[in-house]
Amino acid sequence: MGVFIRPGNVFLADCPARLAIELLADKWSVVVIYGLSQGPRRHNELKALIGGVSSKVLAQTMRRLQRHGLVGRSALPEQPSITQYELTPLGQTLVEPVEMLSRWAERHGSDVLEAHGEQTDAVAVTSG
Amino acid sequence: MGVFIRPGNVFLADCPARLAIELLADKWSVVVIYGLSQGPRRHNELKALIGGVSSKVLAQTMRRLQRHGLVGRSALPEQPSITQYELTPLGQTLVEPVEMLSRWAERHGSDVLEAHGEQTDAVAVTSG
DNA sequence: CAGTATCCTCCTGGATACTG
DNA sequence: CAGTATCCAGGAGGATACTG
Repeated sequence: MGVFIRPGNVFLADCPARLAIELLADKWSVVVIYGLSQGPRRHNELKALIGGVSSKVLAQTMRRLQRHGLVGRSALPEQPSITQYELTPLGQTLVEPVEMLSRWAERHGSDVLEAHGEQTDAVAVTSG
Repeated sequence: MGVFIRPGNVFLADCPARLAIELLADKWSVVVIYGLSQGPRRHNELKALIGGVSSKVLAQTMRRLQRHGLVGRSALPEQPSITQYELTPLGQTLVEPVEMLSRWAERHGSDVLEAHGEQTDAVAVTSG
């Protein structure tokens, strides 16, 4: 039996679906979720895995994802401290879409780069 | 036979795959591509379809996607003018990932909203 | 190790008005 | 119809230094 509940769609402003898309529309969220798809990771593991991200921005990103229920965070009150991030069940539902996106990027990234600046309009000429 | 060419991966800074992800990391790109997945659309058709987008920002988004080879643009020199946008073959390769993301958002968007602000760390207590 | 604090810059994106 | 011009605010995100 298929589920046909549609709590809005991405074309409607301010509906949950649209807000969910906007949650992922930043530089790091997709990559972070992809990085967590294999299992829990610590802060510095993620930082080492994800090239170019700073400690500050990574922590920011993690907190946003945590606030929206995609990522869980557990901290051991050790010294030095140990933190673990992992996908929540809700976050797990994103693994498949995010993996598809990432695989697309790895296959077609170079095409996108090469296309840069080469585009021209197809101007149709009026006949007669 | 599978293709195993990997022009970088999304974890590497400044590699094409990462840049491709960043190309989509804005408020409108995913929704626009989803909106074009059924076929060509005119400027005002897209504007009507996509709630909340302004003419300016839509045009901006279309130009960026065009520059990177995901969207083609054809203009008839009519008065009033007629413009058509459609996915390029490269853009078509994004339809499946983008549809997955959108369907995820429509299914789980409300969960993401409800989760907002309810998150707490799972603080493990040291035993002994 | 896992962050914060601070500062700063760029860019996205919204509002409004105008054009061929 | 399909934009552009202009102005503007906010926030993402980078650099650096510091902390428990």
